[in-house]
Amino acid sequence: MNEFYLKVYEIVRKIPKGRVTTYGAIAQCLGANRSARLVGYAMNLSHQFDPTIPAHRVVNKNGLLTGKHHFSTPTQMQELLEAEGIQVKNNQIKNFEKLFWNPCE
DNA sequence: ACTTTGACTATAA
DNA sequence: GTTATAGCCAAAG
Repeated sequence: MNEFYLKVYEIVRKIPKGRVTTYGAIAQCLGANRSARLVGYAMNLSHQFDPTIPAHRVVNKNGLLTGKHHFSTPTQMQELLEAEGIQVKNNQIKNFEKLFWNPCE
């Protein structure tokens, strides 16, 4: 287990309800600005040992739910977001810039 | 050990 | 707005 993954999980768990962040923001917070893919990959690995991570609050830079196919059902991610008050349209989070949460704060 | 793939991002056309 | 390309790093085949 690398420190990188642990930090990723720690940050994701810190994401407030009703807020979202991006892979790139997390990577940048960890000092690995060019390793956004690793964040997504860490999420993919996360479910096999720590499923409690709210991965639905992590989206790509455009606010798109790129990882929805990795959930139990392709619609679960959107449903979880909507359950927290986040509006999703066409796989994209509405008002994404305002809902965005900076993990470094 | 080598190749492919991927929950990404930035840039260019 | 889209598509293409390249850079990035780690896991899986």
